[in-house]
Amino acid sequence: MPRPSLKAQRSEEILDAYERCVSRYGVEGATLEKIAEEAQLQRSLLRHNVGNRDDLLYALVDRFIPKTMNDSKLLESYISSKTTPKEFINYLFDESYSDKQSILVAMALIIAAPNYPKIRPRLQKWSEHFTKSIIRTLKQINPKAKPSDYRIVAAGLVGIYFNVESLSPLGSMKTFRSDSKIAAIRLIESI
Amino acid sequence: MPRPSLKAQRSEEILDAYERCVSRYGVEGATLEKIAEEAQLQRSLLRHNVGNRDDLLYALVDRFIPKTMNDSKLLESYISSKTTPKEFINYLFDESYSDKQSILVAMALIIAAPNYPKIRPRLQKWSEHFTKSIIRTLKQINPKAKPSDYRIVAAGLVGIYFNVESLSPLGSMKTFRSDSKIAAIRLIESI
DNA sequence: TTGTTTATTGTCAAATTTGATAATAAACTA
DNA sequence: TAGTTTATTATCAAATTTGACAATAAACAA
Repeated sequence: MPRPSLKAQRSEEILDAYERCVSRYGVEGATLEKIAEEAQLQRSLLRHNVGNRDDLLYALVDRFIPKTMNDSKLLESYISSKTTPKEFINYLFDESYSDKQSILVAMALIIAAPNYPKIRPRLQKWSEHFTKSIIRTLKQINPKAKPSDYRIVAAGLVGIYFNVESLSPLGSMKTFRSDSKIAAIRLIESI
Repeated sequence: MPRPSLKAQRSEEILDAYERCVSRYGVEGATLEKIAEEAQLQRSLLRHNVGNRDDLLYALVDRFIPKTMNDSKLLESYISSKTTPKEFINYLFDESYSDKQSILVAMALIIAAPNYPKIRPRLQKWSEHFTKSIIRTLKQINPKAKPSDYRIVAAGLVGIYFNVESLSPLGSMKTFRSDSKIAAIRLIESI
């Protein structure tokens, strides 16, 4: 008998707009008014649906972490024992759903982490999870190696991938991006 | 006959405080009041010595880029043909003057670059300069390789190094850091 | 000491941002 | 239609941030 609740959809729209703002202005620069304008909603609706500033940030993290973790599961399910290092890197760098915006959001959250102690441990686990996912993928591609080899190569891959995406605001960086992918392939082949 | 000007020293103090704030709160989050408190100066003195908000940002960039470029010159002068890859990586990751804070400042500036078109091309050149410096260093260590090899390995090293430093707000990440260094060494040895 | 320049402090208004709440409109059911 | 819940709009006050400028204090030279 009540009017149907739009909280679920509205919250998604709001957090979508929030992510875009965070990727552009950082956590502290994403003001409620910018978010509201980006979402084309009244500012009051942010509070009505999600809450105040801190509530918004925690809701963003609550949604961001599982969503990006799911992306890495997609990556794992894409890889088989027949996948070549080059195919793997092409998928990770170009076709992976984890887009540039997500990496920028992650960077902004990491910079803001010391100011919001609650999200720091979650981002720690998040980065560990991502690295472990890369390790499992490497085992699929080449099952016969030492555990330390997987750890080392995964750390390198994560670094190269994150860095390339986080430099995206500077422009195309075409050759740097291409060189980074080749370096990543070379690392995998060192196993 | 005038009272001696403190503009030079005061500007340094202000920009030092500004950098600390940017590394903690990002470009948009570094308010004039936070900077003034960090510098233990009245907010009016920020304007008196440097200028308004935008003036401060451009002054920060004007100082940041040559300063970090000089750091990479120090790196190059440290390396000789007898330097091993391990020594090089240890210096870059641990003893290089380019501290964690500078990397965080760079990240914050990169995130903010699209909002301040003037600084975007400068950061582009800055990242190119850093990569080229790594390339020259690699040539010192191993002079007999193809140009593309230097480019590829340098792109990988830059990525791994930047990523490790930009994750520093999350905590120690001890094994990830150690693994990253080994991956970096492995990349160099692939030349 | 006097005059000149700068440093420092203090104040004020305007703009922005946030929190909180009221008032109205809309959707649904019994 | 009446009643109930939610969506949406509109306002208000408080806090923060910024810009601008005045007023005072300090350092130095002639």
